[in-house]
Amino acid sequence: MGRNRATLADVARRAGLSKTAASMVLNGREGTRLSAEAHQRVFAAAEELGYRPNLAARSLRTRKTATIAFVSDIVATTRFAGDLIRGALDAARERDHVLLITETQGDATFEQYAIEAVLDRQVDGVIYAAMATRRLTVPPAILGGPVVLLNATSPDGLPSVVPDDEGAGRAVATALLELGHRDAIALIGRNRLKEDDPEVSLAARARLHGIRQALEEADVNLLAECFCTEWLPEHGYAAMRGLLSKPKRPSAIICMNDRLAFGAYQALGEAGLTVPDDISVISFDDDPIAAWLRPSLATTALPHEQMGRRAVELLLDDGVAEPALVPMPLRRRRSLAPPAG
Amino acid sequence: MGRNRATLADVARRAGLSKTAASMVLNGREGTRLSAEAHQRVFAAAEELGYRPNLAARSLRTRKTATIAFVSDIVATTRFAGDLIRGALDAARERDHVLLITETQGDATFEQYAIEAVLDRQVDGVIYAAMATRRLTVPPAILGGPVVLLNATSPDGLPSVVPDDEGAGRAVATALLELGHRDAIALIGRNRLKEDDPEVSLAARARLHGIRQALEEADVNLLAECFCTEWLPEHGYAAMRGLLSKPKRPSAIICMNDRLAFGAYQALGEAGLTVPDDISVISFDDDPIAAWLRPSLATTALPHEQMGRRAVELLLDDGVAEPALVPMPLRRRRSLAPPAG
DNA sequence: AGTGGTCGCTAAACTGATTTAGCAGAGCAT
DNA sequence: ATGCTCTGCTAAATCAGTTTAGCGACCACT
Repeated sequence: MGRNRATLADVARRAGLSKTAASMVLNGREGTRLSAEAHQRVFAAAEELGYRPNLAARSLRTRKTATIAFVSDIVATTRFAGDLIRGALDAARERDHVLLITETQGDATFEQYAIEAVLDRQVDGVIYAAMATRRLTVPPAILGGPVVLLNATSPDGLPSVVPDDEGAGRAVATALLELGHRDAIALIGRNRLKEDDPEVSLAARARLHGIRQALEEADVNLLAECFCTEWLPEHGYAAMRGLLSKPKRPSAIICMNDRLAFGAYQALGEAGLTVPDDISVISFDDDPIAAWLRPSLATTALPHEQMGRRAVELLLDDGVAEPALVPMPLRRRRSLAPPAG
Repeated sequence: MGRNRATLADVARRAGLSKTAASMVLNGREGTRLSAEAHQRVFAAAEELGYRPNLAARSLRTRKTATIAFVSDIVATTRFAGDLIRGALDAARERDHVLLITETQGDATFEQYAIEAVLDRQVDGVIYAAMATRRLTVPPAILGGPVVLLNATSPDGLPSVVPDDEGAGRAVATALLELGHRDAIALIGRNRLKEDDPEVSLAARARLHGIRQALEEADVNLLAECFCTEWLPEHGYAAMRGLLSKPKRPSAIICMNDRLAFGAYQALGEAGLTVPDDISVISFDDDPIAAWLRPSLATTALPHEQMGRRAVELLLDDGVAEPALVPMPLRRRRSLAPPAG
């Protein structure tokens, strides 16, 4: 890989100058007193030789690698990971940086290994990402340098980027209220574990809080709240069936995520009910299936790509103290309608 | 990030030996004549100081970085990317390597940038990945070192790892034949562009070929073939509606991917037909929705994680000449039944 | 003439590892 | 006593950059 590359010494020789001069010119150093002609000659020589600096040599001296570590608990499981990475990748490229990716798989040994691997490579900073929004404790070893938490918070008060789930909760409830839904709104996806243990989820509690807040302000009570052990389609399906077996049918359903909503759709379809004419559905995440469903599912989007960006910005750009609570835009789709009758 | 790290010189000093000795001991060099006691002292010193070699310094000398570049066209778009990366990550870790990820977004400028970024960092090899199985031309710049194509082939005959779509096609057709389906099998997802242009897709042609082969062997003809401009749910939906409007109703449907199948399910549901009692459905990819559908969708899995692994193996382990055509396992699920009546 | 300052540039040190070449001392044979 | 080999180890070069310290020429001023 890349032997025969021209070195700085080659450039200097060709330009008839010293390595020092060549280095200074190519790095655009201010305050150097090299002549315009010297600049010319160096640039020309570099151009002609196709010179590219050896970053290993450079970082040996400068202790900078233009490399960011992206350490996450689980890359693959969720399809959102890709967006998080892509956002980070884009922002990193704009700043001439590159991403070193490792995965801990939630395993302490792997984590240890990942941390060592990136520290050994002298990365300029670490983005420590969780695939589900939650609280976590970062290994002390990385605290020696800049760290940003992505989709996570920590007790240490490190800078972090998380989605505004509470705002999304309010937006979701408000959207229904505005359509005229009142006391026949049901909620699918309550989950004590997720709501009470911040190390499992921060989203569940925040979403719930946002929903309740908006409803309270409108003086509306939930018709029903269904608990689900997981947020998967089958649980949404079961919950929806449960709701439909009760005397009072809801006019609208809020699902804690799109997979639950997908399950709810299935149960509604089987029951011969139509979305949104019989029942409106709204949800969280904006998983791709939300747009694929018939009718398309209204939901609040997890802005993963933007979060990835934000994390890089927080890490590399100093002086950005902007809020790292990233808004979750509401996607209004066809699953919403005013209550029937 | 990581100042104050002990250097080799520190270790040597503490062990009362030279840097040379320390280096040799720590690298486990054979044929050195250093005493057992010297070994002891070096190990002890390294341990006590928590010594970790500076990889920038090492690679400056050795031109090895224990880093692999993972260059892909698009990371985010498909949820499979995560699995590809995870497989590569796992295999890389086992070999003490780390992954540098970049994205070209199919844009020549970005590609140029990505290539330079990784070459400047002296990576030991490049995995050039495509998110849809296809043929591509790799930029000549990276040919200076080891390259493996992942989910892609190239005219240069570079080593490559691709899924066995043709085998999957045979498996899918065979599964239906074994259940007794004969001349009422319809196919959804024909697409000239994908079938004819290898730079767009290799999968379409291979899948079609596998299906035809198996059917021909059984002397069976397809009842119908529906063309789709894209392989998205809405196209599957439209195609399925088209099929149902015809006089002869199919007993089974083969969809070219799971998203088409999802659309087909929607059309079947609306038409009041039941899978698999009225119509069996089988497909390709094993997208997560396949397991979420009701009934769960039989499909052939794209073994992305394993492909990612394989790519790293091909890149780093010499002497592995095993086939890089990775089998796509058939997931038998509830969408299959013998033809009705 | 001596002093001081600026200009335009360079030699050499430095980063932290690997690797080559070779040295001092012991043991042995001649 | 001399030469030879073997053992156990080290000095110094090397990788490709960045950075510090400073050199010689020229000019202006007193």
